[in-house]
Amino acid sequence: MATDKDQSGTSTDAAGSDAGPIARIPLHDAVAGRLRDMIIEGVLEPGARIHETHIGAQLGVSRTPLREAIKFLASEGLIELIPARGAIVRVFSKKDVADMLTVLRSLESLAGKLACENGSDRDIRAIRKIHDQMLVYYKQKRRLEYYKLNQEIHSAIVRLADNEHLAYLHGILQSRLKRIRFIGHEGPTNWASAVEEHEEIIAALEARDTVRLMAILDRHLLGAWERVEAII
Amino acid sequence: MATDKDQSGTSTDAAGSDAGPIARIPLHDAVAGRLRDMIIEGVLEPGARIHETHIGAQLGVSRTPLREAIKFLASEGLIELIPARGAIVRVFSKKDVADMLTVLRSLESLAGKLACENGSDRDIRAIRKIHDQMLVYYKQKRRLEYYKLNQEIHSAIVRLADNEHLAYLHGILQSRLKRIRFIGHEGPTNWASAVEEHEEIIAALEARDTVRLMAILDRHLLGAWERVEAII
DNA sequence: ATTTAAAATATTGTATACAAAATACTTGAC
DNA sequence: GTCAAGTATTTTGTATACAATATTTTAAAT
Repeated sequence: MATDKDQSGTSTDAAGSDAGPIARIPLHDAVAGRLRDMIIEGVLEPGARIHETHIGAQLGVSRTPLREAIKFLASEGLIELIPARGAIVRVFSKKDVADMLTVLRSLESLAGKLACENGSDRDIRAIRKIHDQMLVYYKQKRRLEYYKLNQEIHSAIVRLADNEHLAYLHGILQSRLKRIRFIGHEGPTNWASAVEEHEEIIAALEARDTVRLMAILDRHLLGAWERVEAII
Repeated sequence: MATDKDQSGTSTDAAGSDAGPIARIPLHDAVAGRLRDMIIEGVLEPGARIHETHIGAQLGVSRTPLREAIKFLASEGLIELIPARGAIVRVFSKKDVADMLTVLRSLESLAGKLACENGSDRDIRAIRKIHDQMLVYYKQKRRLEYYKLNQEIHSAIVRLADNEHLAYLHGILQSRLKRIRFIGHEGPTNWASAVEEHEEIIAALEARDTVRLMAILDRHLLGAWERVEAII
């Protein structure tokens, strides 16, 4: 929920003639989004202190909304609050990453199961489409775009599960892992096998083969650990 | 992490001669704890607006730390933020509860598996002890105490899994469900079967029978749904 | 009586100001 | 030169003040 809205930051608010009411983003929300981006992109390194006045000046906001954003991200687990000593960007150990992926495997397996049960054919076709586009980026070796669609597919499967709480927890884990994955997205990753697994994932989903989908997702994320282990 | 510290609120800070440094609780932290309690106990009903000045006066704090606490709980999912219109206590539908329990089943199954693998004999004996005490409360029909130890056992198993991120996500779900369970802890719940299942859970854990433990935990939480479904 | 518009009120959003810590620095002694 | 104590500075913690938005009330017109 909070994790994926991302209505601030990088999104370039294409000022088209949307029907709905114009989005009114509270400052603390916008600031939270920017901080998230800064953490993921490594502008704020793990362990770095977040000076309220400094960062506040940099973003052009006062301390009040900045502090509110910090509390929000602290609850999300991206920032650590040290009483009377401010906030630091959370440091994730190797075990942390392994543990996160362990949980993620379980969560995505569940999501896969529910997606098979609840997903409409239309939604599944949409995922296939994202997958096809991802393949194009893969062949063109456009890593950043590939990386983004890769994540998008996983999120899409979770959305298909039609379980808001599952999506929320998944989002938190993804958010925490994003920094690591961002680092990895340019490394000498074993790209080919990941792509192959994705192909299998889509196929299993289309066939609504619950058991197979769960197995592949599980294996895929086990592979993610191997792909990511080296770079930590 | 944020969910279980609970260093504020009800905890009666027994001023003994502990070795460690004395706890210094920031106001926003204490306020967050109190708000959590108020939500769980129904003092703040689902859908109720949280008037900053009003609640602030009631708790004897200014709006600044109160707002920080609200942002924190919003990220936790207990409170919903409506731009320019304040915060309301989140309302959970029947589907919400069902969805949460679906995820919880998956999470606790995983926890059970990891607990079998990682838990020390000592830790398992400690859980057995909590269980025995819970049985005493059960026989005495002391529902509130029973209810608390019940939760404690589940949390303890999760802790045994030695996976901080699993524990965190589990905590969030528990936190969201607490209100529902709090309502239910005095209802005409099928108490007997829950106790029986708990006995099986402990037995499986002691035998380190991973498969059986996972199965029982899963069934136990399915039962929790049935026990809770009626009261919503 | 009902609806609409306008004014008054209350409430949230944001910034600033003050208080209490923690950190950094200076000075002095050994 | 190193360490310690005390002072100065910085930084966080909390409260208040001001601005912008939403809600309610009031009054007028139909």
